[in-house]
Amino acid sequence: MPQSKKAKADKNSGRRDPAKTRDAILAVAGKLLGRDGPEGLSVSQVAQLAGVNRGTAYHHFQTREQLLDATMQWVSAKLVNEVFPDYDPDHWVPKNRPRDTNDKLADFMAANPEFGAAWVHSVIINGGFELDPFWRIYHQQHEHFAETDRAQPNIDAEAHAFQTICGVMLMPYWVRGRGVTDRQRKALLERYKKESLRQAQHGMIKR
Amino acid sequence: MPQSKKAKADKNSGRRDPAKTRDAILAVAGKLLGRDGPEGLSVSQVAQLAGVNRGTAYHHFQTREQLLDATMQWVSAKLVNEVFPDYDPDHWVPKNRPRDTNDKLADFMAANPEFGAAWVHSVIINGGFELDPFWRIYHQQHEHFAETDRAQPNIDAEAHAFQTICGVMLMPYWVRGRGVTDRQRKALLERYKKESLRQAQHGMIKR
DNA sequence: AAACATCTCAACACCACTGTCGAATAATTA
DNA sequence: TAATTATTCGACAGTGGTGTTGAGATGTTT
Repeated sequence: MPQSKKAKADKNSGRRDPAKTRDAILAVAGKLLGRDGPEGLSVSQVAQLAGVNRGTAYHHFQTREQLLDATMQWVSAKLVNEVFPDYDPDHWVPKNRPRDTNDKLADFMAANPEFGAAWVHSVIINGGFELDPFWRIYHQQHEHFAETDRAQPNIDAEAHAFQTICGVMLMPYWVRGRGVTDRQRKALLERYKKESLRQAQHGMIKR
Repeated sequence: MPQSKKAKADKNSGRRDPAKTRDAILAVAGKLLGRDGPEGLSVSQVAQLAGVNRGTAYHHFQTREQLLDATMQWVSAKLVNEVFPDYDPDHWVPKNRPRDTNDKLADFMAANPEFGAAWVHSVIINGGFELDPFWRIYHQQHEHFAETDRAQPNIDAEAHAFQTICGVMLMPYWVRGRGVTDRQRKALLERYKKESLRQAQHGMIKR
């Protein structure tokens, strides 16, 4: 029976699962934001691709600008959940090393290429990235590692974290441009991860 | 007298220096492309900011789409001219090491932040970056270095070049977000270059 | 069944941009 | 001076997005 829809709406306020609708809208908006850039995001198109009435979209987000803001936050939050699932703002010490984080991040980005572009555009280019939650955690983790005795001396963790994150976020486009089959793409992803590791271990220049 | 306008129009076809007009339009288009993304580029806005009539813009580029294409090519060509001024497609062997190139590129990007974003969006995200002239040269140079005896063994030059280029292209936004005065920004730029070098020399992990 | 919230749909005025046109203007070369 | 060409200007119809409104449909909770 179609009524058996998991009594999940404990305090989910709404009746028809508005949170899910909102999420569907934001997911599409994230993709489009990555593909077309911020000025290319239209409420109409988002609603259409999300399989939702335009009115519904305006029901959840008063204006295009608000949808844009919400989308940026959503993307960042999504990244945090995926890559740092155990993050707690109060007392958190990174368990993993940066390279494990980067592997995790790389896998996620490979599966959701547009999110990387969306993040780059909204967070980095649009400005205010130093306030972005995901960046803060990512940066913090690198800073933490740099103080470890496993780390080389004199690392500029912030500059390095920035360089790394840019590469990982855009890596799927390198993969996409170089490989056509799934097999090839998977291999390229592995190449990228491997080279990141090699680079961390040995650098580029022979000594 | 205002007539003394350098008889530069040798075979410059036009009368009022159309090439200059075209260039002015493309320069503005490049900035806007970086700021707003490809879908946000409007002929009207470009013409307005370029101090040129909209009709003139349509005189040089038949359609918005063509302006977009031309802008991408223009940005890439500009990068080649700035960073590899001595490049010759037929017989070219990179004189400088990648790190010198990166310093040069970093300086240029710091002076023209939007071009980096424009390049990322048009070349990387929009696709077909493996055909882009600037990327080809940049990649080639890294590949060449990797075969040198100064280089570490087992370098994946392509993956590494991609990671590096992404970082440099977006670096100005890190600088902008972290420093307000010119002095601070200059310092941040130097930090970035320095960390890139340190990383190339020693990697991240102590051995 | 009734109350309620979510979502749908159609219509509206408004605006910005797109392409296109023809005629006018200004600069430059021959 | 005359021919040539880049540039300007105003007008046009067309398109597609915005934000708003109101009425109605749909589903869930009590």
